[in-house]
Amino acid sequence: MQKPIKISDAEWEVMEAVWPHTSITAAEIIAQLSPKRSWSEATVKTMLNRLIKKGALKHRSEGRRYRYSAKVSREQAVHQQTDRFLDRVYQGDASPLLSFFVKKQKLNEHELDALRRLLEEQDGGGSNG
Amino acid sequence: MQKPIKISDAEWEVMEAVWPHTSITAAEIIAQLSPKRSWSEATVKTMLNRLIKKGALKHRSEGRRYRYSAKVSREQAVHQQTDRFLDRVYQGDASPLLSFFVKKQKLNEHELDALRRLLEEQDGGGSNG
DNA sequence: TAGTTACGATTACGGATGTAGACGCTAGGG
DNA sequence: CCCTAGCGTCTACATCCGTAATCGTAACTA
Repeated sequence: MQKPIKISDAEWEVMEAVWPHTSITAAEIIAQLSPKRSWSEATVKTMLNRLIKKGALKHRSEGRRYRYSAKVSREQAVHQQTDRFLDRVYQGDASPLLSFFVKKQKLNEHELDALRRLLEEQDGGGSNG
Repeated sequence: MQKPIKISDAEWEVMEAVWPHTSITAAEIIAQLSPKRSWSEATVKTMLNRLIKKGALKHRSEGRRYRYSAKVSREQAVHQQTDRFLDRVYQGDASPLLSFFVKKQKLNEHELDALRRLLEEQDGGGSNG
């Protein structure tokens, strides 16, 4: 796996607008973002360019405009961000984070249940370390 | 709770050197960090100043030097960072993150066990939403 | 007491980020 | 055929971030 792409906060929001679509134009992205963020069109375009440069997006010409599409999947990006976060805050050790969530009641009954199920599946499954 | 302090990656490492101590001098911090990071003394001092300015650290004069101490606890800081991260990447929903960890075998047997125990304690505990 | 040293403060500087205006071109409307 | 709306590009600019050299000064030392 090559070097992870660093997607900034604002850029991430743009990515979130792109990911649900196979491909999308700048105008559509701008429209999609406008309810949430009062960014000028230029701002969004700047971020699109930066994301292209970073390799997070690619684009294909369609007439005189572009259709943008994600080059890294949301899965991949989330993975990278999560790793980065873990290293940074938890020294790569996830368990304190989990404890934190559970203790702080960040999870409702349903989520706790899902987690228990996952843990059962893991039972005797893969080990690592 | 007031506006969360944004602690950068490098700054976080400095905080990690401070947190274990009630108070600590710049020289001691530098010494503590030197094995991990080959930062110049000036670099560390810059970050100390920035952390002061951000309100993450405070200092008290001791002769002609300072003793630094954390103004926000590690707990608080981790909490803030975690919330920020969750909002950003997981729209505030912790459960996909947990699933992610468990699925990706981010946890070793010991950690899984700790987590199971935590979940048992929570059993029938609080619900939230 | 004069030099050296240990400290904090100031200044620097390139790259990243958030935010956006201005510029140039082209396809479409009249 | 000309004007304009729409689109991508370039430029801008204040901050933040990572990294560090320098400066001024007080304290310790020979």
